[in-house]
Amino acid sequence: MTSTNWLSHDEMRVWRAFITASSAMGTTIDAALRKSNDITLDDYEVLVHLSEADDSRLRMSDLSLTVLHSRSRLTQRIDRLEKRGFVAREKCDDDARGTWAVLTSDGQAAIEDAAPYHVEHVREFFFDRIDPADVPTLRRSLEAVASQLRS
Amino acid sequence: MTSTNWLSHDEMRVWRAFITASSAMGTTIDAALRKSNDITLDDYEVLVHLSEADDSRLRMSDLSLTVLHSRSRLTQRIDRLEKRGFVAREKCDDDARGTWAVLTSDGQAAIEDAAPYHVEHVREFFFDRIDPADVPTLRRSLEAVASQLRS
DNA sequence: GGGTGTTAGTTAAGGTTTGAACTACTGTAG
DNA sequence: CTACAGTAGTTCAAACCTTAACTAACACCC
Repeated sequence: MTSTNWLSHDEMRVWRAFITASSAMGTTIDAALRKSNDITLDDYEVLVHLSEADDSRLRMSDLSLTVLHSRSRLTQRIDRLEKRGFVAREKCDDDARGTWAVLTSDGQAAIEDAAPYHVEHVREFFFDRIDPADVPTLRRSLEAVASQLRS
Repeated sequence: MTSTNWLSHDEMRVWRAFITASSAMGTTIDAALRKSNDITLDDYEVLVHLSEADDSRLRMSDLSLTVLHSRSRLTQRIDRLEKRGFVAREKCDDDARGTWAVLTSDGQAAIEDAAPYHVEHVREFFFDRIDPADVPTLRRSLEAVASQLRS
């Protein structure tokens, strides 16, 4: 490494705010969702992606990519969701290694119950705090950053 | 709850990008820092805040607020950093309940080693992906969101 | 001085995540 | 058809986080 291109004062503030906002928003929204619907934010994300998929099902590995969970983390999350009856596992016909994670009707109900509360929380803690005029810029930046995912 | 004020398409995209960016950025920067300097991003944050404090020391409870760790989480993190010799604990003179977390010279060295690499990572994965013209807007939004912390 | 409520920090138990190792299957090349 | 590298998913141990309970000290009021 040659000489470092240090962050400017403004960049530093942005970066720190991003770190803080990520952490605070995660815990705040998660706590609110637990309280209102006894569900984790991670659980909610999994259920949402399943509900939006064709036939309410996704392969474990595809799901792990979309929710950014490691394979083993997803295995264990689905274990818990299966135990609660929100998701079921089914073997793949065309690939004997594969497993479908399938949303059950209870899971569908859980997510429909949770959605209005979750949206309330997201408004309260996120959108109500920012200028609507900034939303397009925010979208552009965040999507650019989000588009590089982990391995 | 009455009728729900659902998110617009654009709001939905922002929110999802925020969730994804938070998670991806955290794991990416953390992995890079582990690899280059064998230190966690959380460790780094702790060391930075200590290094910027008067006399390189902070009370446990103040530190727990600034890094957004629960009290017990911080206790355990400081345990690990103490074991590695980066931080030392000292009793408070004026409040017998209190403990200072003090940055050691090894800790100072660790953070000085890590800083250039960390800045590189932050540039590579964050600032290089966004338009510099968007930085002020981003700062405003993120700071507004970050300013509401958890209990 | 003696209660009473609060704050600082740790401990212990249980739950979650990580990372490596493992089983089983697929697909391709010879 | 067989070998072999790669993929899908799970399992296990270690690391980490959360929650509640706990000790000790402060602070205030009487």
